Amino acid sequence: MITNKEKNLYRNTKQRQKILDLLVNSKSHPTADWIYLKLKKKFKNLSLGTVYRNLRILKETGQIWELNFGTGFSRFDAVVHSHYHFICSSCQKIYDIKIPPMRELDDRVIQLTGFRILSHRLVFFGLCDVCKLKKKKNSKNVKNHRTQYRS
Amino acid sequence: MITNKEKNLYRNTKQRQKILDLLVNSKSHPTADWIYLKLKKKFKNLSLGTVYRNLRILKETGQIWELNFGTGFSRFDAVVHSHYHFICSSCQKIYDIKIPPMRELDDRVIQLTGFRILSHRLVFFGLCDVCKLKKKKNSKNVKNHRTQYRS
DNA sequence: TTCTTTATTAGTAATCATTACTATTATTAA
DNA sequence: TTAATAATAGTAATGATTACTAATAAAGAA
Repeated sequence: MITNKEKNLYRNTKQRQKILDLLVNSKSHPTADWIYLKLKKKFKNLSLGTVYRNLRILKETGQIWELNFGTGFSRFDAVVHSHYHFICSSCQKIYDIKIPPMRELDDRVIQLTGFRILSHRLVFFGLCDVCKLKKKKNSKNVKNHRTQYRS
Repeated sequence: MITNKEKNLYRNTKQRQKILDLLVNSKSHPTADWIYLKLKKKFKNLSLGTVYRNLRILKETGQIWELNFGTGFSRFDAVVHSHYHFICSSCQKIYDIKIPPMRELDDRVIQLTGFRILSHRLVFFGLCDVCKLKKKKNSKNVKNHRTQYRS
């Protein structure tokens, strides 16, 4: 069966364009509901389902990546070349880590297991500069809880 | 406020013991609902909420780890020393990768960013031995879909 | 431009993993 | 044995995401 992707029959909707725009011009690895809230200002009738559907299509066409760090919700990234991430355990902000992809890690596991290794995912955890300073000042620990409309 | 954990006031229920037993004697990184189904045979009135609550407690007391690979559900592991994982992209099976923790990766990111790096998570993707062979035999690609009661 | 086709949308309902709530039960220490 | 209260079973709620559907709007053809 020939898919839409293969037939290149995707249509260029204003909504899809703006969602991609937002991701290209963002470094904060937005969530679906953050994008929804942001674009709701321009598209008064925007539906959250539309955001999710377009994120899926953009992902399927290789224009964005879906990032999931086991938090219960996905983040999206228009940087689609292999790179690593850092998550601040205090403020939960996500940073791109600009060290070149380490293929030698794959090689090591290939030697060890004999499996065919295609890729790996590497995420660092710790405290970013801002939160490192806050900790020093002995500030109170603010507990995170699940909330809609995260950036 | 003094927590139960600090007061050491957890009670030793049959359910909690069995859940830990199951995890200690398993290499398949079970999900909550797999554990639930398995133990339902012994505890006819077992509740899924009980499984989740005990998994949380076992995690909080450091007896197990919660693993989340961004699949929408968690897996649990009684191996609580730092190690890496491999996920077969075809059969979704998870393997422990027995290479020693690479603290030098943390050091590299510390030098690059100045952040305080506390840990990292490294997951490899590819094809396990079984699925590698299947691919060679040009077998049909079976699409995965969300189902309850996964192992 | 107008017409036709159909991908896409908004709106809403459903799904699924997980958490919250509550009356009852069972563990633990006195 | 008893009193205190963690833990349980059962059920309802939550939150992210997906599915469904009638109406709308791209995009190519006429």
